[in-house]
Amino acid sequence: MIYFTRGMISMQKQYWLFKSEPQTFSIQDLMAAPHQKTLWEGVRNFQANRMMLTMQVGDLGFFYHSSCKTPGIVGVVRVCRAAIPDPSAMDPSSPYFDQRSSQAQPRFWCVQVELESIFPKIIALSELRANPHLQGMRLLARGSRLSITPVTSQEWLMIDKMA
DNA sequence: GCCAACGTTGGC
DNA sequence: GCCAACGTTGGC
Repeated sequence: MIYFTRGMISMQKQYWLFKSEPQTFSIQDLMAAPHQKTLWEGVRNFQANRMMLTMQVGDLGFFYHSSCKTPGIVGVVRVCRAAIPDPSAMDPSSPYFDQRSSQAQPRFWCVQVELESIFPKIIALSELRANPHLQGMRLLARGSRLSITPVTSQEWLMIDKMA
């Protein structure tokens, strides 16, 4: 799928998966947030964090609930603001505070996302694992712990059909 | 630049 | 709560 930004540059839309522990921030919390938007703060793994730098406004992501009774995908978010320095890294009162971050030299970034949809029922991790078309999915890779992973367009369409 | 120790993630 | 897997730190 091709789309246009700023009237000039055409780019491929990218797809992502955002993990969150529902006890910390659930998709219901996002629904209740002002304008149903949130900064995706607190990602402190460099590999995962760097992915936010490559995100573009309009990119779509699955919202994944982790570390809970039934881990799985619960809905879709849309990137509505490109990466900015993660304010929580510069906030001493935040649990995500990072001593080595500064405005001049940010180490961590965050995009803003808005709620796109909540699935009528969760697509459980076990269902994803059981789907032969998703065997190569980054989320399912052995030992995968990244809180943000890329999703291919084929995987996106397949999972969207499962919803 | 290696690598052991340590901390964290996250499914089960 | 266990534990495998992985990332980060810091001594050398």
